[in-house]
Amino acid sequence: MAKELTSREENYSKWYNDLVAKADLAENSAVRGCMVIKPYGYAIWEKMQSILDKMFKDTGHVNAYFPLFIPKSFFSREAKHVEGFAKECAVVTHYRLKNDPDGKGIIVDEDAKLEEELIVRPTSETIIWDTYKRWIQSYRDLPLLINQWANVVRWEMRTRMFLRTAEFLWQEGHTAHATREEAQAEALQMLDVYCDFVENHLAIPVIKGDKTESERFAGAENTYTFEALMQDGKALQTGTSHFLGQNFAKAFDVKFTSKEGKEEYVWATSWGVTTRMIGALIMAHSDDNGLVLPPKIAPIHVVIVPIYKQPEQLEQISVKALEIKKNLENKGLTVKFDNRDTHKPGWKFAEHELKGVPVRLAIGPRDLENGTVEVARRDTLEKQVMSMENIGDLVPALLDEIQENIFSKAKKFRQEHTYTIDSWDDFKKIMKEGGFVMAHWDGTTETEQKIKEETKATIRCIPFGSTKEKGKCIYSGKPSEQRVLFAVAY
RNA sequence: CGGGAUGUAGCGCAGCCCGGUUAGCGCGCCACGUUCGGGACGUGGAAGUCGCGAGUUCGAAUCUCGCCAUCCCGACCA
Repeated sequence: MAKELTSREENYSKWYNDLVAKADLAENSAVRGCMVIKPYGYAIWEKMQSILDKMFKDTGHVNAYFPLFIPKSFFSREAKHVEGFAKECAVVTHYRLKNDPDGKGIIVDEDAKLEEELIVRPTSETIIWDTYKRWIQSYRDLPLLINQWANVVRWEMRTRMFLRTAEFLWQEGHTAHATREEAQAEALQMLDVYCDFVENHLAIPVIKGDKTESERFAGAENTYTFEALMQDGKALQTGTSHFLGQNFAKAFDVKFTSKEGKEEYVWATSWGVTTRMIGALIMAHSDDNGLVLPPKIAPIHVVIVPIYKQPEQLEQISVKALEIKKNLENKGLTVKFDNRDTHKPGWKFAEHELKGVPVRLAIGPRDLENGTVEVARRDTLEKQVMSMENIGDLVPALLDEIQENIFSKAKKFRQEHTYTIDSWDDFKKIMKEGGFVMAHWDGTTETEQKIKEETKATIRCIPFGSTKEKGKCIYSGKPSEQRVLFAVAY
């Protein structure tokens, strides 16, 4: 059957690709490395956007929009920033096409060369800080708390749907503050906002921490990250928040006059999450039957499938189904009554399972007689017959339970695949199998690099709040103050 | 960007090595009928610039060269 998925065990990577295609989330486009996000996939992104957007606004941020194009000269202002992004920038050099005089087709008009080439934004720090320079003069203009929802382009060599594409959608927050402490607090606050969202809505447990120097954002003084473990044992960096210090303020000469009348550079943060979270969502929860979506992010909470032979039966069932639909909708749920007569019930069951709809209600003639509904939950695939009477209360409670169950399942998986390791042989062995490893590290980039070369594992983060514990570096044997989180990452 | 593989109907593939009539198969699609509580069945039908461009040849899906795309493995990354 065309709709069947490759199993995770057989080929995890193929399972992922199949799932993205068959759950109708996205497909490859005519442009290398760029994907078409299909309506169902985009609906998930819209859910993410609306929840996060509210969280941003609740913490005092406002939305704005900055240009897609960045003058090339802006880019070189912050040395580390250019260095980090230069290798993956798309560049606009001309602004006009013309008919090819030698024949058919169209060519770039060489007369229409841009005086200054434009970079398609890989991130917006430079154009934003060039703008902030004009917006900020006094401590009264601070803090400046702005977010933008946008697309960015990073010319990646190898791409994978949602996880790494040449163009992706994201939000990027860019804030300016009067003091180091305030900017630090902002970066940490937004990290917490993200983790709240990812754990409580996406039901993915994460580990928060600092990035090591080599994994730090280009131009940041410190990068905070949160890392999730996927079902194949690989880590996925789900989002980052950066304390930028005064690097961009200095590069773009953004100063303010303090209360004391002193001129000072502004302190900055930036933070972002991307459509990659959809990839995380897929790989954290889904199974060999398809997508498993936590109710809080599912575009459709409940699907009602009628089971009937004659059109008259459908009519009778529809009355009940629409009643239930309205009832549940009044409780804030999104309900789809799948009354298409072009597909059989079994087909619909499989289809909605593939798409991860958390709860399915089936209503047939038998149910009409008994006043019941068959309720099936996507996370466990369990079915039970419930009374039609209190379905309006049972379904919301069931959705809560599903949300809870998906999270605890992911948490249990992570627990079972997190290891505290002290021997290099064990370390290598675990890295082949996959999982999180807590191990000692001597704190040097050289060791980090060597470990990566030998095992492909990287330091995902230096976890917050982990107890200081003296030990010996897993690789070099040199003294270490605390354990850090290692994993092979996406 | 390096190494490997693949590209034939919407999808999955056979045919290619050894060139030769109307290029097949499964699924899907359309019509009609029987079905409908876990991806139905029958009958009939539509659908292909054989990835693109050159070349060799009387003749190219098949041979040669170039390009493009996708997948897997490496280096890079949200």
